[in-house]
Amino acid sequence: MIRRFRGESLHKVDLKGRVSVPAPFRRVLEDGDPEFKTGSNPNFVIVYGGVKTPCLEAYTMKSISTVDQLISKLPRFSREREILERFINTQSIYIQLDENGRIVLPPKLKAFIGLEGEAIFAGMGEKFQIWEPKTYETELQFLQDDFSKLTGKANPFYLIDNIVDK
Amino acid sequence: MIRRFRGESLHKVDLKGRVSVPAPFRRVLEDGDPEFKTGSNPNFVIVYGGVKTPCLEAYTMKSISTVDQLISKLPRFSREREILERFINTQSIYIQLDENGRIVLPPKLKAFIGLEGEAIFAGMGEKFQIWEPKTYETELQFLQDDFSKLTGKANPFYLIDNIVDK
DNA sequence: TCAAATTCCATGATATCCCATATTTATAGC
DNA sequence: GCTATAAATATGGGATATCATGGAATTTGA
Repeated sequence: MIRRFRGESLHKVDLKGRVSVPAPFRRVLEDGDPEFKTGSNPNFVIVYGGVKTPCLEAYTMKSISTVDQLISKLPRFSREREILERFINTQSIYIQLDENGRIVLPPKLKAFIGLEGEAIFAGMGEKFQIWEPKTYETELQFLQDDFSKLTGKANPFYLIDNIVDK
Repeated sequence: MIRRFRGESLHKVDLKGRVSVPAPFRRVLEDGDPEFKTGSNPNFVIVYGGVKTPCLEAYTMKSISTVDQLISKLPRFSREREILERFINTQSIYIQLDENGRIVLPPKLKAFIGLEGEAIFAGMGEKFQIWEPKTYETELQFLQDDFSKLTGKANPFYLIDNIVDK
């Protein structure tokens, strides 16, 4: 059974742009990097475009290659493919965890999401996101409202009951 | 026949947030974790959002992966998928039973349901819930009242009599 | 040569592991 | 059914490892 990114947590970002990746996420990154072995530090990919509200998206090596394959199946020269390729390929970078489980966010990325002293890490299954805390809170409210409009349900968790109880 | 969570019981929560999971529930968690083998300890998932009255909900690995699969069938990059991914993934965590059949409830989760010294575990078939005892009692009263209003019967168990007696 | 980036080390807080023990439940033999 | 014995359970305490974070030392590279 594949381990996924779950949970959310708040971390300090220091003057050098260093920030701890939540420990449970590190395990998933290790699982998701075919070249990882004990003693080394896993690599992964951060994508910084392609979202309506500014946040960073982190993919394991395995899941980014799944995304790559998906895109390569789209019709050549299609608008959708063009857009996806732009974000996934040009607006992304490789990142490596350091000895202490931290990463360094380049100034460009910090600026892109308006990060200052703190960051929210949000588990999203196959990927995780990094948010400026205030922006994140606003986004949650948006999603909640959108969901009600989309489905007529007040609460996304109705899904769990529906499926599991069967 | 699938083993289900049944029964309710009261357990102490110590200063470290440790609390015993009722022994019968452990068997169900073991059955529900494909990676479990004798000698190891089962993993499962606690979801802490999406309830009207605050309680924690625990799902086996199998149940939660049913939910994950459903979400992963939605179109990648779609709004609905994004919303569901966020709420199901961010408001949940992996938990592993320890050698003694206990779990550790992180301070965040304890605070969420107002836990202090004791917790009620309530079997709910495919999932089980963890409640602050006073809150649980109030909730039961609510349910009882709602049931009477809905059906005119004082006691939900009239249902069982109907079926078993035939 | 100087600023920025990277590596290395330090530390308090927290979480995890390991062992102890009282209590309850199950088992076996009579 | 009753009792002795063994196994499983619920809970506590202390030792140990991990985590999040800060700062200093070293390297890089313009």
